[in-house]
Amino acid sequence: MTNSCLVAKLSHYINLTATECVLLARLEEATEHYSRRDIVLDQGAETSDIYVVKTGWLYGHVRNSDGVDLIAEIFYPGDLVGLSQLAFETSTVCYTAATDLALCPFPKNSLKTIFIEQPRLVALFFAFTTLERATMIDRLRAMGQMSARDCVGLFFLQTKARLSITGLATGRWFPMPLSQELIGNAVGLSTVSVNRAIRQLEAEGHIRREGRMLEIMRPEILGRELEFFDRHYKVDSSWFPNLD
Amino acid sequence: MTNSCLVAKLSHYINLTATECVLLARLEEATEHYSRRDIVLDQGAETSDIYVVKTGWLYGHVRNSDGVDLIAEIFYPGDLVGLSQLAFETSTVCYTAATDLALCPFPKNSLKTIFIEQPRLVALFFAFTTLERATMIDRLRAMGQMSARDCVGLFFLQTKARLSITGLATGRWFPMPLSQELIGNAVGLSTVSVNRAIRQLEAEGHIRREGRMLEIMRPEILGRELEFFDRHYKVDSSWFPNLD
DNA sequence: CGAACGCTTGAGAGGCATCAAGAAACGTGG
DNA sequence: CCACGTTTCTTGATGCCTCTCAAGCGTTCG
Repeated sequence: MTNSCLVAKLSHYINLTATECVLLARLEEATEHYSRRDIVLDQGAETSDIYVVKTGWLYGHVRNSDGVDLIAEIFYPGDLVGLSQLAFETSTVCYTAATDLALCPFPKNSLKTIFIEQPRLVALFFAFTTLERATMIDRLRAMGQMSARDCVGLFFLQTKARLSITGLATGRWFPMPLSQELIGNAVGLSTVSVNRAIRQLEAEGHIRREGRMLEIMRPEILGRELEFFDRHYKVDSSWFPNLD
Repeated sequence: MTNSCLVAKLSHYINLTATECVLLARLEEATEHYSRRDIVLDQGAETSDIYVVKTGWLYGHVRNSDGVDLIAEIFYPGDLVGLSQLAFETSTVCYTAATDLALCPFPKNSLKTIFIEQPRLVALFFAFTTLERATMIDRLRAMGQMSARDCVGLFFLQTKARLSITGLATGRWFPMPLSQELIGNAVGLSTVSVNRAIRQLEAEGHIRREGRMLEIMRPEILGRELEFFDRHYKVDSSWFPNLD
Protein backbone atom coordinates (compact mmCIF):
# COMPACT_ATOMS: atom_id res chain seq x y z
CA MET A 1 0.00 0.00 0.00
CA THR A 2 0.93 3.61 -0.45
CA ASN A 3 1.49 5.85 2.55
CA SER A 4 -0.15 8.84 0.94
CA CYS A 5 -2.09 11.05 3.36
CA LEU A 6 -4.48 12.01 0.64
CA VAL A 7 -5.24 8.38 -0.15
CA ALA A 8 -5.73 7.77 3.56
CA LYS A 9 -8.29 10.52 3.83
CA LEU A 10 -10.16 9.65 0.64
CA SER A 11 -10.27 5.98 1.57
CA HIS A 12 -12.32 6.94 4.56
CA TYR A 13 -15.14 7.76 2.15
CA ILE A 14 -14.90 5.45 -0.84
CA ASN A 15 -12.94 2.39 -1.92
CA LEU A 16 -10.31 3.74 -4.24
CA THR A 17 -9.29 1.73 -7.28
CA ALA A 18 -5.66 0.94 -7.90
CA THR A 19 -5.64 3.39 -10.79
CA GLU A 20 -6.98 6.14 -8.58
CA CYS A 21 -4.42 5.40 -5.90
CA VAL A 22 -1.54 5.57 -8.33
CA LEU A 23 -2.78 8.83 -9.75
CA LEU A 24 -3.23 10.37 -6.32
CA ALA A 25 0.15 9.20 -5.12
CA ARG A 26 1.69 10.94 -8.10
CA LEU A 27 0.44 14.25 -6.74
CA GLU A 28 2.65 13.75 -3.72
CA GLU A 29 5.94 13.18 -5.47
CA ALA A 30 7.57 16.45 -4.47
CA THR A 31 7.82 17.56 -0.85
CA GLU A 32 8.53 20.98 0.64
CA HIS A 33 9.24 21.74 4.25
CA TYR A 34 8.22 24.81 6.21
CA SER A 35 8.70 25.99 9.78
CA ARG A 36 6.00 27.32 12.03
CA ARG A 37 4.98 30.85 11.05
CA ASP A 38 6.42 30.51 7.53
CA ILE A 39 4.23 31.94 4.85
CA VAL A 40 3.49 29.27 2.25
CA LEU A 41 1.62 31.53 -0.13
CA ASP A 42 0.94 35.20 0.39
CA GLN A 43 -2.28 37.02 -0.28
CA GLY A 44 -2.17 38.29 -3.85
CA ALA A 45 0.39 35.73 -5.04
CA GLU A 46 -0.30 33.59 -8.08
CA THR A 47 -2.22 30.42 -7.34
CA SER A 48 -0.40 28.13 -9.70
CA ASP A 49 -0.09 25.21 -7.30
CA ILE A 50 -2.27 23.02 -5.14
CA TYR A 51 -0.77 21.34 -2.07
CA VAL A 52 -1.38 18.06 -0.30
CA VAL A 53 -0.68 18.31 3.41
CA LYS A 54 1.68 15.53 4.43
CA THR A 55 2.33 16.46 8.06
CA GLY A 56 1.49 19.47 10.22
CA TRP A 57 -1.22 22.12 10.22
CA LEU A 58 -1.57 25.29 8.22
CA TYR A 59 -4.23 27.95 7.94
CA GLY A 60 -5.53 30.42 5.41
CA HIS A 61 -6.23 33.87 6.71
CA VAL A 62 -7.17 37.36 5.55
CA ARG A 63 -6.05 40.57 7.13
CA ASN A 64 -8.17 43.69 6.88
CA SER A 65 -6.97 47.27 7.08
CA ASP A 66 -7.36 47.64 10.86
CA GLY A 67 -4.89 44.79 11.17
CA VAL A 68 -7.47 42.32 12.43
CA ASP A 69 -6.82 38.85 11.14
CA LEU A 70 -9.45 36.25 10.32
CA ILE A 71 -8.62 32.60 9.86
CA ALA A 72 -10.74 31.37 6.98
CA GLU A 73 -9.74 27.72 6.88
CA ILE A 74 -7.48 25.30 8.68
CA PHE A 75 -5.82 22.36 6.94
CA TYR A 76 -4.79 19.06 8.42
CA PRO A 77 -2.78 16.12 7.03
CA GLY A 78 -4.48 14.66 3.97
CA ASP A 79 -6.17 17.92 3.04
CA LEU A 80 -5.89 19.65 -0.31
CA VAL A 81 -4.79 23.26 0.06
CA GLY A 82 -5.69 25.77 -2.61
CA LEU A 83 -8.84 24.25 -4.06
CA SER A 84 -10.73 27.19 -2.63
CA GLN A 85 -8.57 29.55 -4.68
CA LEU A 86 -9.04 27.72 -7.99
CA ALA A 87 -11.32 30.36 -9.43
CA PHE A 88 -8.90 33.19 -8.67
CA GLU A 89 -5.73 34.02 -10.53
CA THR A 90 -4.19 35.46 -7.40
CA SER A 91 -4.80 34.20 -3.92
CA THR A 92 -7.45 35.92 -1.84
CA VAL A 93 -6.00 34.49 1.35
CA CYS A 94 -2.57 34.03 2.91
CA TYR A 95 -1.45 30.53 3.85
CA THR A 96 0.71 30.29 6.95
CA ALA A 97 2.25 27.30 8.68
CA ALA A 98 0.63 26.72 12.07
CA THR A 99 3.20 24.06 12.91
CA ASP A 100 6.27 22.70 11.18
CA LEU A 101 4.99 21.44 7.91
CA ALA A 102 5.55 19.07 5.00
CA LEU A 103 3.61 19.89 1.85
CA CYS A 104 3.45 18.26 -1.58
CA PRO A 105 2.83 20.83 -4.30
CA PHE A 106 1.50 20.05 -7.74
CA PRO A 107 0.48 22.44 -10.52
CA LYS A 108 -3.21 23.17 -10.71
CA ASN A 109 -3.08 22.29 -14.37
CA SER A 110 -2.75 18.66 -13.29
CA LEU A 111 -6.42 18.89 -12.50
CA LYS A 112 -7.23 19.01 -16.21
CA THR A 113 -6.62 15.34 -16.73
CA ILE A 114 -8.25 14.43 -13.45
CA PHE A 115 -11.38 16.28 -14.47
CA ILE A 116 -11.51 14.36 -17.72
CA GLU A 117 -10.33 10.92 -16.66
CA GLN A 118 -11.38 10.62 -13.04
CA PRO A 119 -14.92 11.91 -12.70
CA ARG A 120 -15.45 9.93 -9.53
CA LEU A 121 -12.54 11.64 -7.79
CA VAL A 122 -13.83 14.98 -8.96
CA ALA A 123 -17.20 14.15 -7.48
CA LEU A 124 -15.52 13.32 -4.20
CA PHE A 125 -13.59 16.60 -4.21
CA PHE A 126 -16.83 18.32 -4.98
CA ALA A 127 -18.43 16.59 -2.02
CA PHE A 128 -15.61 17.82 0.22
CA THR A 129 -16.23 21.41 -0.73
CA THR A 130 -19.87 20.99 0.28
CA LEU A 131 -18.81 19.51 3.62
CA GLU A 132 -16.55 22.47 4.19
CA ARG A 133 -19.29 24.82 3.29
CA ALA A 134 -21.58 23.21 5.84
CA THR A 135 -18.87 23.58 8.46
CA MET A 136 -18.50 27.20 7.49
CA ILE A 137 -22.21 27.72 8.03
CA ASP A 138 -21.77 26.27 11.50
CA ARG A 139 -19.07 28.85 12.06
CA LEU A 140 -21.34 31.63 10.86
CA ARG A 141 -23.97 30.43 13.30
CA ALA A 142 -21.39 30.45 16.06
CA MET A 143 -19.98 33.89 15.34
CA GLY A 144 -23.36 35.45 14.81
CA GLN A 145 -25.34 34.21 17.71
CA MET A 146 -23.40 32.12 20.19
CA SER A 147 -21.57 33.13 23.34
CA ALA A 148 -17.81 33.13 23.53
CA ARG A 149 -17.83 29.94 25.55
CA ASP A 150 -19.98 28.17 22.99
CA CYS A 151 -17.89 29.42 20.05
CA VAL A 152 -14.72 28.04 21.54
CA GLY A 153 -16.37 24.80 22.59
CA LEU A 154 -17.76 24.28 19.13
CA PHE A 155 -14.39 25.03 17.60
CA PHE A 156 -12.80 22.29 19.68
CA LEU A 157 -15.50 19.78 18.75
CA GLN A 158 -15.10 20.59 15.07
CA THR A 159 -11.35 20.30 15.22
CA LYS A 160 -11.51 16.93 16.95
CA ALA A 161 -14.02 15.64 14.39
CA ARG A 162 -11.81 16.67 11.49
CA LEU A 163 -8.75 15.05 13.01
CA SER A 164 -10.60 11.83 13.75
CA ILE A 165 -11.14 11.11 10.06
CA THR A 166 -7.47 10.53 9.49
CA GLY A 167 -6.94 8.99 12.92
CA LEU A 168 -5.11 11.98 14.38
CA ALA A 169 -7.37 12.19 17.40
CA THR A 170 -6.91 9.24 19.72
CA GLY A 171 -9.79 8.66 22.06
CA ARG A 172 -10.89 11.95 23.58
CA TRP A 173 -7.48 13.59 23.26
CA PHE A 174 -6.28 15.58 20.29
CA PRO A 175 -3.53 18.07 19.53
CA MET A 176 -4.30 21.78 19.68
CA PRO A 177 -1.13 23.56 18.54
CA LEU A 178 -2.86 26.88 17.90
CA SER A 179 -2.25 29.70 20.35
CA GLN A 180 -5.24 31.33 21.99
CA GLU A 181 -4.68 34.32 19.74
CA LEU A 182 -5.04 32.15 16.63
CA ILE A 183 -8.12 30.44 18.05
CA GLY A 184 -9.53 33.91 18.51
CA ASN A 185 -8.78 34.74 14.89
CA ALA A 186 -10.59 31.58 13.87
CA VAL A 187 -13.77 32.12 15.86
CA GLY A 188 -13.88 35.92 15.82
CA LEU A 189 -13.04 36.63 19.44
CA SER A 190 -10.30 38.55 21.21
CA THR A 191 -7.49 36.68 22.93
CA VAL A 192 -8.89 37.69 26.30
CA SER A 193 -12.31 36.26 25.54
CA VAL A 194 -10.85 33.02 24.23
CA ASN A 195 -8.88 32.63 27.42
CA ARG A 196 -11.93 33.23 29.60
CA ALA A 197 -13.97 30.80 27.52
CA ILE A 198 -11.33 28.10 27.84
CA ARG A 199 -11.02 28.59 31.58
CA GLN A 200 -14.77 28.41 31.92
CA LEU A 201 -15.03 25.18 29.93
CA GLU A 202 -12.25 23.84 32.08
CA ALA A 203 -13.94 24.90 35.31
CA GLU A 204 -17.14 23.25 34.13
CA GLY A 205 -15.27 20.03 33.57
CA HIS A 206 -15.84 19.98 29.82
CA ILE A 207 -12.21 20.06 28.77
CA ARG A 208 -8.77 19.32 30.15
CA ARG A 209 -5.42 20.60 28.91
CA GLU A 210 -2.06 18.94 29.01
CA GLY A 211 0.58 20.92 27.17
CA ARG A 212 -0.57 21.22 23.59
CA MET A 213 -3.04 18.38 23.92
CA LEU A 214 -6.72 18.85 24.65
CA GLU A 215 -9.27 16.42 26.05
CA ILE A 216 -12.99 16.81 25.62
CA MET A 217 -14.38 14.97 28.59
CA ARG A 218 -17.94 14.28 27.44
CA PRO A 219 -18.11 14.99 23.72
CA GLU A 220 -21.71 13.80 23.35
CA ILE A 221 -23.01 16.07 26.11
CA LEU A 222 -21.11 19.13 24.94
CA GLY A 223 -22.03 18.35 21.36
CA ARG A 224 -25.71 18.17 22.18
CA GLU A 225 -25.58 21.38 24.14
CA LEU A 226 -23.87 23.28 21.31
CA GLU A 227 -25.90 21.54 18.59
CA PHE A 228 -22.77 20.18 17.02
CA PHE A 229 -23.10 17.73 14.18
CA ASP A 230 -20.14 15.96 12.64
CA ARG A 231 -20.45 16.83 8.98
CA HIS A 232 -17.30 15.05 7.94
CA TYR A 233 -17.99 11.53 8.95
CA LYS A 234 -19.82 10.33 5.90
CA VAL A 235 -20.76 11.50 2.42
CA ASP A 236 -23.68 10.52 0.24
CA SER A 237 -22.11 9.04 -2.87
CA SER A 238 -25.30 7.96 -4.61
CA TRP A 239 -24.86 10.65 -7.26
CA PHE A 240 -21.21 9.81 -7.96
CA PRO A 241 -20.51 8.64 -11.49
CA ASN A 242 -19.95 4.90 -11.63
CA LEU A 243 -16.62 3.43 -12.52
CA ASP A 244 -16.29 2.53 -16.17
CA MET B 1 -31.12 31.01 -28.58
CA THR B 2 -32.43 29.46 -25.43
CA ASN B 3 -33.92 31.59 -22.67
CA SER B 4 -32.46 29.45 -19.92
CA CYS B 5 -31.41 31.43 -16.84
CA LEU B 6 -28.68 28.95 -16.11
CA VAL B 7 -27.23 29.33 -19.59
CA ALA B 8 -27.42 33.10 -19.18
CA LYS B 9 -25.43 32.98 -15.98
CA LEU B 10 -22.84 30.49 -17.22
CA SER B 11 -22.37 32.41 -20.44
CA HIS B 12 -21.14 35.29 -18.38
CA TYR B 13 -18.04 33.21 -17.64
CA ILE B 14 -17.33 30.98 -20.63
CA ASN B 15 -18.54 30.51 -24.18
CA LEU B 16 -20.81 27.51 -24.00
CA THR B 17 -20.90 25.05 -26.86
CA ALA B 18 -24.16 24.13 -28.51
CA THR B 19 -23.97 20.71 -26.89
CA GLU B 20 -23.53 22.22 -23.47
CA CYS B 21 -26.45 24.61 -24.01
CA VAL B 22 -28.77 21.80 -25.04
CA LEU B 23 -27.76 19.74 -22.06
CA LEU B 24 -28.25 22.62 -19.64
CA ALA B 25 -31.59 23.57 -21.14
CA ARG B 26 -32.73 20.02 -20.55
CA LEU B 27 -32.30 20.58 -16.81
CA GLU B 28 -34.98 23.25 -16.98
CA GLU B 29 -37.73 21.25 -18.61
CA ALA B 30 -40.00 21.05 -15.60
CA THR B 31 -41.13 24.12 -13.69
CA GLU B 32 -42.65 24.45 -10.24
CA HIS B 33 -44.18 27.58 -8.76
CA TYR B 34 -44.06 28.72 -5.14
CA SER B 35 -45.44 31.69 -3.25
CA ARG B 36 -43.45 33.84 -0.88
CA ARG B 37 -42.82 32.09 2.41
CA ASP B 38 -43.46 28.65 0.95
CA ILE B 39 -41.01 26.02 2.06
CA VAL B 40 -39.36 24.45 -0.96
CA LEU B 41 -37.41 21.85 0.96
CA ASP B 42 -37.43 21.41 4.70
CA GLN B 43 -34.47 20.74 6.92
CA GLY B 44 -34.06 16.99 7.20
CA ALA B 45 -35.90 16.19 3.97
CA GLU B 46 -34.31 14.01 1.32
CA THR B 47 -32.11 15.90 -1.11
CA SER B 48 -33.03 14.02 -4.24
CA ASP B 49 -33.37 17.08 -6.47
CA ILE B 50 -31.35 20.06 -7.56
CA TYR B 51 -33.16 23.21 -8.69
CA VAL B 52 -32.43 25.89 -11.23
CA VAL B 53 -33.89 29.24 -10.22
CA LYS B 54 -35.96 30.62 -13.08
CA THR B 55 -37.44 33.71 -11.42
CA GLY B 56 -37.55 35.03 -7.86
CA TRP B 57 -35.31 34.71 -4.82
CA LEU B 58 -35.05 31.98 -2.23
CA TYR B 59 -32.83 31.37 0.75
CA GLY B 60 -31.44 28.48 2.72
CA HIS B 61 -31.54 28.84 6.47
CA VAL B 62 -30.92 26.91 9.66
CA ARG B 63 -32.83 27.33 12.87
CA ASN B 64 -31.22 26.54 16.17
CA SER B 65 -32.94 25.55 19.37
CA ASP B 66 -33.37 29.09 20.75
CA GLY B 67 -35.41 29.81 17.64
CA VAL B 68 -32.77 32.07 16.13
CA ASP B 69 -32.63 31.73 12.40
CA LEU B 70 -29.51 32.09 10.25
CA ILE B 71 -29.66 32.56 6.51
CA ALA B 72 -26.86 30.50 5.05
CA GLU B 73 -27.23 31.28 1.37
CA ILE B 74 -29.44 33.32 -0.92
CA PHE B 75 -30.24 32.24 -4.47
CA TYR B 76 -31.02 34.41 -7.45
CA PRO B 77 -32.25 33.62 -10.98
CA GLY B 78 -29.76 31.39 -12.78
CA ASP B 79 -28.43 29.84 -9.57
CA LEU B 80 -28.30 26.14 -8.82
CA VAL B 81 -29.98 25.30 -5.54
CA GLY B 82 -28.96 22.21 -3.65
CA LEU B 83 -25.39 21.74 -4.80
CA SER B 84 -24.30 22.56 -1.26
CA GLN B 85 -26.35 19.62 0.01
CA LEU B 86 -24.95 17.08 -2.44
CA ALA B 87 -22.86 15.31 0.15
CA PHE B 88 -25.78 14.86 2.53
CA GLU B 89 -28.61 12.39 2.22
CA THR B 90 -30.96 14.71 4.04
CA SER B 91 -30.86 18.47 3.86
CA THR B 92 -28.98 20.36 6.54
CA VAL B 93 -30.79 23.56 5.66
CA CYS B 94 -34.35 24.66 4.95
CA TYR B 95 -35.09 26.36 1.63
CA THR B 96 -37.77 29.03 1.74
CA ALA B 97 -39.16 31.27 -0.97
CA ALA B 98 -38.17 34.90 -0.36
CA THR B 99 -40.43 36.05 -3.18
CA ASP B 100 -42.84 34.31 -5.51
CA LEU B 101 -40.75 31.77 -7.27
CA ALA B 102 -40.35 29.59 -10.35
CA LEU B 103 -37.96 26.66 -9.96
CA CYS B 104 -36.86 23.90 -12.34
CA PRO B 105 -36.11 20.70 -10.45
CA PHE B 106 -34.01 17.87 -11.78
CA PRO B 107 -32.83 14.71 -10.01
CA LYS B 108 -29.33 14.87 -8.63
CA ASN B 109 -28.59 11.62 -10.40
CA SER B 110 -28.58 13.62 -13.62
CA LEU B 111 -25.22 14.86 -12.48
CA LYS B 112 -23.70 11.43 -13.10
CA THR B 113 -23.62 11.88 -16.85
CA ILE B 114 -22.56 15.49 -16.57
CA PHE B 115 -19.61 14.48 -14.44
CA ILE B 116 -18.53 11.95 -17.05
CA GLU B 117 -19.36 13.73 -20.28
CA GLN B 118 -19.03 17.43 -19.45
CA PRO B 119 -15.87 17.92 -17.41
CA ARG B 120 -15.70 21.56 -18.41
CA LEU B 121 -19.12 22.28 -16.94
CA VAL B 122 -18.16 20.44 -13.80
CA ALA B 123 -15.07 22.59 -13.55
CA LEU B 124 -17.22 25.68 -13.87
CA PHE B 125 -19.58 24.45 -11.15
CA PHE B 126 -16.55 23.74 -9.05
CA ALA B 127 -15.35 27.27 -9.63
CA PHE B 128 -18.70 28.62 -8.49
CA THR B 129 -18.47 26.82 -5.18
CA THR B 130 -15.09 28.45 -4.61
CA LEU B 131 -16.56 31.87 -5.39
CA GLU B 132 -19.31 31.24 -2.91
CA ARG B 133 -16.83 30.14 -0.34
CA ALA B 134 -14.89 33.37 -0.78
CA THR B 135 -18.10 35.32 -0.33
CA MET B 136 -18.81 33.34 2.80
CA ILE B 137 -15.41 34.27 4.17
CA ASP B 138 -16.30 37.89 3.57
CA ARG B 139 -19.43 37.29 5.61
CA LEU B 140 -17.41 35.72 8.40
CA ARG B 141 -15.17 38.78 8.39
CA ALA B 142 -18.21 40.99 8.58
CA MET B 143 -19.96 39.12 11.38
CA GLY B 144 -16.83 38.70 13.40
CA GLN B 145 -15.29 42.10 13.34
CA MET B 146 -17.34 44.75 11.59
CA SER B 147 -19.89 47.18 12.97
CA ALA B 148 -23.59 46.80 12.27
CA ARG B 149 -23.48 49.61 9.75
CA ASP B 150 -20.63 47.99 7.85
CA CYS B 151 -22.25 44.53 7.89
CA VAL B 152 -25.40 45.85 6.31
CA GLY B 153 -23.53 48.03 3.84
CA LEU B 154 -21.40 45.09 2.76
CA PHE B 155 -24.48 42.92 2.42
CA PHE B 156 -26.01 45.42 0.01
CA LEU B 157 -22.83 45.64 -2.04
CA GLN B 158 -22.60 41.85 -2.27
CA THR B 159 -26.22 41.52 -3.27
CA LYS B 160 -25.90 44.12 -5.99
CA ALA B 161 -22.77 42.45 -7.36
CA ARG B 162 -24.48 39.07 -7.55
CA LEU B 163 -27.50 40.50 -9.31
CA SER B 164 -25.37 42.40 -11.80
CA ILE B 165 -24.00 39.19 -13.29
CA THR B 166 -27.35 38.25 -14.72
CA GLY B 167 -28.33 41.85 -15.45
CA LEU B 168 -30.84 42.11 -12.60
CA ALA B 169 -29.30 45.26 -11.20
CA THR B 170 -29.78 48.22 -13.49
CA GLY B 171 -27.37 51.06 -12.89
CA ARG B 172 -27.09 51.72 -9.18
CA TRP B 173 -30.56 50.42 -8.38
CA PHE B 174 -31.41 46.86 -7.47
CA PRO B 175 -34.32 45.03 -5.85
CA MET B 176 -34.17 44.23 -2.14
CA PRO B 177 -37.27 42.17 -1.38
CA LEU B 178 -35.97 40.92 1.95
CA SER B 179 -37.47 42.35 5.11
CA GLN B 180 -35.14 43.89 7.66
CA GLU B 181 -35.71 40.85 9.81
CA LEU B 182 -34.40 38.56 7.06
CA ILE B 183 -31.45 40.85 6.42
CA GLY B 184 -30.71 40.54 10.10
CA ASN B 185 -30.85 36.76 9.84
CA ALA B 186 -28.40 36.95 6.96
CA VAL B 187 -25.80 39.16 8.60
CA GLY B 188 -26.26 38.10 12.21
CA LEU B 189 -27.91 41.21 13.62
CA SER B 190 -31.20 41.93 15.34
CA THR B 191 -33.98 43.64 13.42
CA VAL B 192 -33.48 46.76 15.48
CA SER B 193 -29.80 46.98 14.63
CA VAL B 194 -30.44 46.41 10.94
CA ASN B 195 -32.94 49.25 10.96
CA ARG B 196 -30.52 51.60 12.68
CA ALA B 197 -27.76 50.64 10.28
CA ILE B 198 -29.96 51.29 7.26
CA ARG B 199 -31.08 54.64 8.59
CA GLN B 200 -27.50 55.59 9.27
CA LEU B 201 -26.37 54.65 5.75
CA GLU B 202 -29.30 56.63 4.48
CA ALA B 203 -28.46 59.65 6.62
CA GLU B 204 -24.88 59.50 5.40
CA GLY B 205 -26.09 59.60 1.82
CA HIS B 206 -24.77 56.13 0.96
CA ILE B 207 -28.09 54.55 0.04
CA ARG B 208 -31.58 55.54 -0.97
CA ARG B 209 -34.77 53.50 -0.76
CA GLU B 210 -37.81 53.55 -2.97
CA GLY B 211 -40.29 50.84 -2.06
CA ARG B 212 -38.48 47.54 -2.47
CA MET B 213 -35.73 49.04 -4.57
CA LEU B 214 -32.40 50.16 -3.22
CA GLU B 215 -29.83 52.55 -4.66
CA ILE B 216 -26.20 52.60 -3.66
CA MET B 217 -25.18 56.15 -4.38
CA ARG B 218 -21.40 55.81 -4.61
CA PRO B 219 -20.58 52.09 -4.83
CA GLU B 220 -16.84 52.64 -5.33
CA ILE B 221 -16.48 54.82 -2.25
CA LEU B 222 -18.55 52.55 0.00
CA GLY B 223 -16.82 49.51 -1.45
CA ARG B 224 -13.40 50.91 -0.70
CA GLU B 225 -14.39 51.83 2.82
CA LEU B 226 -15.78 48.36 3.57
CA GLU B 227 -13.01 46.58 1.66
CA PHE B 228 -15.51 44.99 -0.64
CA PHE B 229 -14.26 43.05 -3.62
CA ASP B 230 -16.56 41.61 -6.26
CA ARG B 231 -15.66 37.95 -6.31
CA HIS B 232 -18.24 36.99 -8.87
CA TYR B 233 -17.24 39.03 -11.81
CA LYS B 234 -14.64 36.74 -13.33
CA VAL B 235 -13.22 33.27 -12.89
CA ASP B 236 -9.81 31.91 -13.78
CA SER B 237 -10.48 29.14 -16.27
CA SER B 238 -6.87 28.28 -17.09
CA TRP B 239 -7.17 24.93 -15.29
CA PHE B 240 -10.44 23.97 -16.99
CA PRO B 241 -10.22 20.83 -19.13
CA ASN B 242 -10.16 21.66 -22.81
CA LEU B 243 -12.98 20.75 -25.12
CA ASP B 244 -12.48 17.51 -26.97
C1' DC C 1 20.16 33.78 31.50
C1' DG C 2 17.61 37.04 29.02
C1' DA C 3 14.05 38.07 25.74
C1' DA C 4 10.19 36.84 23.18
C1' DC C 5 6.00 34.74 23.33
C1' DG C 6 1.92 33.01 25.33
C1' DC C 7 -1.26 32.77 29.17
C1' DT C 8 -3.98 34.92 32.90
C1' DT C 9 -6.64 38.27 35.35
C1' DG C 10 -8.72 42.98 36.44
C1' DA C 11 -11.16 47.34 35.31
C1' DG C 12 -13.67 50.27 32.30
C1' DA C 13 -16.07 51.47 27.98
C1' DG C 14 -18.97 50.75 24.11
C1' DG C 15 -21.97 48.40 20.96
C1' DC C 16 -25.57 45.37 20.19
C1' DA C 17 -29.58 42.58 22.04
C1' DT C 18 -33.69 42.82 24.30
C1' DC C 19 -37.99 44.74 25.65
C1' DA C 20 -41.63 47.74 24.51
C1' DA C 21 -44.74 50.53 21.93
C1' DG C 22 -46.33 53.23 18.23
C1' DA C 23 -46.52 54.34 13.13
C1' DA C 24 -46.70 53.02 8.46
C1' DA C 25 -47.45 49.86 4.72
C1' DC C 26 -49.59 45.95 2.91
C1' DG C 27 -53.19 42.59 1.84
C1' DT C 28 -57.51 40.66 2.09
C1' DG C 29 -62.32 40.25 2.26
C1' DG C 30 -66.68 42.44 2.63
C1' DC D 1 -63.19 51.00 -2.42
C1' DC D 2 -62.97 50.94 2.26
C1' DA D 3 -62.08 48.66 6.88
C1' DC D 4 -59.57 45.87 9.53
C1' DG D 5 -55.79 42.82 10.72
C1' DT D 6 -51.18 41.61 9.90
C1' DT D 7 -46.71 42.50 8.73
C1' DT D 8 -43.01 45.64 8.57
C1' DC D 9 -40.64 49.60 9.99
C1' DT D 10 -39.15 52.92 13.50
C1' DT D 11 -37.57 54.77 17.85
C1' DG D 12 -36.48 54.91 22.93
C1' DA D 13 -34.61 52.84 27.29
C1' DT D 14 -32.06 49.37 29.70
C1' DG D 15 -28.70 45.77 30.47
C1' DC D 16 -25.23 42.55 29.27
C1' DC D 17 -21.46 40.71 26.73
C1' DT D 18 -17.28 41.32 24.60
C1' DC D 19 -13.50 44.48 23.36
C1' DT D 20 -9.79 47.25 24.79
C1' DC D 21 -6.22 48.56 27.69
C1' DA D 22 -3.01 47.23 31.14
C1' DA D 23 -0.09 44.60 33.96
C1' DG D 24 1.90 40.41 35.92
C1' DC D 25 3.30 35.70 35.44
C1' DG D 26 4.95 31.49 33.31
C1' DT D 27 7.41 29.09 29.57
C1' DT D 28 10.10 28.31 25.79
C1' DC D 29 14.07 29.00 23.08
C1' DG D 30 18.19 31.06 21.49
